[in-house]
Amino acid sequence: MSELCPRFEKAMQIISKRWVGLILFELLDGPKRFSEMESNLPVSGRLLSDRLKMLEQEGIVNRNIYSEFPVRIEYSLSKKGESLRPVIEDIQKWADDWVTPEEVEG
Amino acid sequence: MSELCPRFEKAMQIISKRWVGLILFELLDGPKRFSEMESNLPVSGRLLSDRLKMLEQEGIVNRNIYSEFPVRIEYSLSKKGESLRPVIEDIQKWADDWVTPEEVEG
DNA sequence: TTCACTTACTTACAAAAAGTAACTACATAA
DNA sequence: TTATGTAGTTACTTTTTGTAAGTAAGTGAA
Repeated sequence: MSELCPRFEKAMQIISKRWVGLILFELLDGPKRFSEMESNLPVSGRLLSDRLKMLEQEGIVNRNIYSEFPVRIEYSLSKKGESLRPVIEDIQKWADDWVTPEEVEG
Repeated sequence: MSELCPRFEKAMQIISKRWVGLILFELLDGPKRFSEMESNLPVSGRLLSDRLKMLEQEGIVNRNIYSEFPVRIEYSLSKKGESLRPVIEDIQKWADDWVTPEEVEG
């Protein structure tokens, strides 16, 4: 069993959970609503709901309710979530440099 | 369905696959053998084998065979793999800043 | 010459997570 | 009271993971 770095392991556990990267990518662009993310991302409502709940619990995402009609709920990044920007940007840079369009198709 | 950025999606698909982050973390320290990684990481042989095969196919990891006795096989990062260093280092930085020891326990 | 040893995997099967589609809850508004 | 809009949840199937035992190839010892 590992002791390479418990904090790194914990961080990877959160970040590498399926769809979390894409959700963060979306939210780095600004606050988003549930339905907006659902239609922008190839993720189902079931998992989007799960992930947002998890990210909220981890203190990475904030959930804001606006009592309008119809009700509006916005998800945004906390300071902890916003701090992940360099990670996402580096992945974007790596993708630009190393992921070819062919790979994307196949 | 999404069109946010096909390359980013593909990159996340690779990087966020379970155990890939930890495997890259290990390999950034230098070439490693199968059994070495198996004992350093909390991953089973079955999945380690799967992941290394996948990373080799993606051109991120190189597999070198040394015909000694007993046979020695080393895994190392390609240039493409080495380029992921900033990503892993940023995750490490984020973990140091935001992941508390309590979170690691629980 | 057959049996054990070492590394590097592979197989088989049970458990957990993800995918899909239909359904619910709450607050209007007509 | 029926319909509409957002934000989910439930029930069920498929895929992925976890675990433990087994295989393969190349020595080397008896």
